[in-house]
Formats: sequence, structure tokens, C-alpha cells
Amino acid sequence: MLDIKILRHDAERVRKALEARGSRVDTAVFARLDEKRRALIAASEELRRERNAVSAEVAARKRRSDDAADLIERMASVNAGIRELERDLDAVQGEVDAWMLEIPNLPHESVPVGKDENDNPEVARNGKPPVFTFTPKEHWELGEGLGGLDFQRGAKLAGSRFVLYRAWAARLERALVNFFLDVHTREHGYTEILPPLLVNSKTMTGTGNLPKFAEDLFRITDWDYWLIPTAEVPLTTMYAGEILDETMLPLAFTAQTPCFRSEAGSHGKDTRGLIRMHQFTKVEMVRCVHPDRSFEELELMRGHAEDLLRRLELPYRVIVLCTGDMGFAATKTYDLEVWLPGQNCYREISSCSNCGDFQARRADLRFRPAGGGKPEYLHTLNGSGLPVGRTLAALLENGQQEDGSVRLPEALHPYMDGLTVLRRDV
RNA sequence: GGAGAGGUAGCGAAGUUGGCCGUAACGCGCUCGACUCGAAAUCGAGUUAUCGGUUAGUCCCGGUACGUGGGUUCGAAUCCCACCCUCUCCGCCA
Repeated sequence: MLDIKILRHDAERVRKALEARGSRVDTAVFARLDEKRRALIAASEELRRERNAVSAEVAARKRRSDDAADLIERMASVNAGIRELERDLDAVQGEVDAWMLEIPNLPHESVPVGKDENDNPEVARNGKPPVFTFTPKEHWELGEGLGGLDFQRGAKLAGSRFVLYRAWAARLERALVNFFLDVHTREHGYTEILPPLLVNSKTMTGTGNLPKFAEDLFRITDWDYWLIPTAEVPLTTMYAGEILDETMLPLAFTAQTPCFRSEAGSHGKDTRGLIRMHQFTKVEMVRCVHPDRSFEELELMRGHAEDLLRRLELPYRVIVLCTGDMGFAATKTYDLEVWLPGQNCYREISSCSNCGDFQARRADLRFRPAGGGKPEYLHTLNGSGLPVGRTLAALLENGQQEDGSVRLPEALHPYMDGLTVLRRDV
């Protein structure tokens, strides 16, 4: 949610910033609603003030056993007025809220202006794509060939975009989860959380997934439960409604969870392989930080994700999402893209975003400054560190050998009981 | 699922025959000050959030908030209804 004061006093800035995102917003609508809302508040509060005063007078008379019938009679019209004004206010407030919840975050000034993913500048690159003396296969071919990925049975059990892991693949999934969590908790200073995988509407609204993106989510029939599309949702809103001590900042949480996404609107995209599933495991990083530090924290967190790719010896590049390609809640986003030899291109493997105070306002995440004083909204960041399925795909494609076996990077050997090469029989 | 108890400031807790009871008794914690060489102890003072008006900002004025949402009433922490959550016991269960 945007700061309502910015909308009031600098609507033009909002309009321009959102235009860069490719999202048009009619700030005049807001101005009109806001004005109406404030007038209704002022009017109804005036009547409430009167009611309070008269009620106090009634109480005083009753204590003296005096008659108060005239006052009570007078209150009938005051109460009718309050009822009417508040009914109107509720309606207007509802409109304002709905409007505010649909407005995306403003891009930070350092974000390049652009239209879509073709305008995302590359800012860093690491590792060299491996050179093969044969035509590299795609990961699903390797995975199926080695008996680890069973897309057919996944589809039988649940449908398309589901997969079943077997033997070394299931083991590798678990190894990656442990590896990621170990690095984050031991070296990067994150606290591991195991959150609920179902959350309510309020929680989903806090991160910005609702109300606008309901169609991207799975929900439970007859319950106010939604399946999380990422651990970002519960991790970011853990402290919703609370006022933290500044000394608690920065908070750094990591969690591995299944993630559930409807992938509505991506029919025909990445229909094969592990890239786009309805269910996938991801290790997520979330940071709740002092507003003055959030952009430094973004660099830090991006480094944490990069660290994992380096240790896995996976070639990758880093891009900044341009204004037109950013997510709803983000004010700045880096995407890490891993090299997939089978697909002969870089594919997104981590998205690290600074959401500024956008989610903090929605979820009411605040801290009290160390010197005392008014609570302030903190800033929230989230980043994948890393999605397990896509990492597994990258490992298969980058480590493949001519006979279809796959070399594992050294970092994973201890997590695989010393196994260094994936073969059909492991 | 059944029975009972409860939800009030950072924590504990008082307030239920409706009316100076909401900055909210009392205690703890925290902050500042006094005392002290320093500390403890003691004493004193301070310590909710939010919205609207006003403001450069503070102050100030007013509204709201006693789990949530409704209702009754001139007036609700207090009475009524629904729901949520926590605890205890019973049942069931990985």
C-alpha cells in the first residue's frame, strides 16, 4: 500500500511512477474519494462529540435525580445523523481501501525505465557456460533417463505440472534443501522458520497477493485458507500488527516450503520439465529492516543467493528488472538467471526484491525507533535462496556427461553421502 | 466433537447492580532525575495506538479502540447475539 500522504500531496509523482510500470491510475478518483471521506469523518466526529457531551450531561442530571427527557429526545436526531454519516463513510472508506489495495508499489529511482523483460539490463555475470562435445540434453530428458523424474506418474496422480521424484532425485531435493538452509543459518545469519503452508486472506493481503492476484493462488474450498505461493507470505507477515524494538532489526528469516501456484495464464509456457510446476519446493529468504538500510540489505541478500549458485558451480547472470517488468509489491528487484545448457539460455532462478514499506503498510509491520518516538514502518525484502526444482534442473543440465550421467558439484557431495555422479542405479 | 474458564497497556492484573473507567487502579518492566566514589536499595517523574482538524514540525482540539463483528441504550469493558483465539478436562487422532 502506498503512503496516502504521497497520494494526497504528490499525485503527479505517483502517476508518473506507475506509468513507468505500465499501470495507469486515475489519481483524480482517489482525490475525490479522499476528500469525501475526510468531510464525512469531520462531520460524523462533530456529531459524536455532541453525543458524548450530551450523554455526560444526562449522567450528571441522573446523579442529581433531575429529569433528562428533553436531552434524550434531542439525541434521537443526532444519532440518526451519526448513523447516516457513518453508513456513507463506510461505503467511501470501502472504496478508498479497495482502490489503495489495487495500486502497485512505486519503482525506486534507481530502477531503469522499460517496457518488459527485454529492457532488463544485465548487471553482473558469473561463471562460464560449460562447453560440451555433444549436444546437451534438457533436464527432463536427463531426469527421466536416470529414473529420477517421473512426470507421467506425477500427471496421473494430480495432473499436468506435477512431478514425482524418485531415488536420487528425491534425495537430491532433500540435499539441496539442507545445503541451502545450512548456509543461510550458519553463515548468512538467518533464523530458520517452519511456517504454516495455508494462510488466511488477511495474511495474503499483507504481502500483496490478495485481492488482486487471487487467480494465481490455490485455495481451500469452504475455508478461508489459501495455499502459500511462496514462504515470503508467512515469513513477511509473521510480525503483522506488532511494534518491534529497533534493536531487533534486521530480522532475517529463511524457510523451506512447498509453494503452490495455479500458473493461470501461463498455458503453453514451460510445459515440459521442472521450470513451472503447480507445486515446488523453495528455500526463501526474508528480511525486515530499518528503512534507511533497505537498499544495502537488498545487495546483501542478493549476495546470499549468488553465494549458493557459486558454490554449486552454476553459471549465472544478474539482471535488474525494469519498471515495466517488476512485481506488484517491489520497489526494486534483481533477478538471478542460471545458465541452462539444454535450453541454451539463462532462466530465472532467484528473484530478490526490496518492497520498501509497501508490504509493511499492508500488514502493519512497525518498529519503535531506538531513541523512542513514533512507530515507523519497516522495510521488507524477499528473495529466493533458492527454488529447489529449478536448481535441480540446472544441476542436471550443467553437470551432464555424454553417457547421460550427471556430475554433482563438490559442495553437495557431503549432502549426498559422498555420491559424486548421478547414474541410473543410484 | 463435548464441558468449563478466559481475551483490558510491553508483561501481570483490577474494573461485570451500564454513567468523571481509559492513559486505564495496583504490581513488574522500561526511560529520565535525586541519593552514591560507583552500584544496589530507596525516593520522585514519565511511559498506548490510530484517525480527523491545525502545524514546517511539535503543542493543542476532537473522534475511535477493552479479541472481532453486530445489537439494545441518551450512554456499553460492563447487557444480548454470532464468530475468532487461548487455557483446562473429556473424546478422537499422526
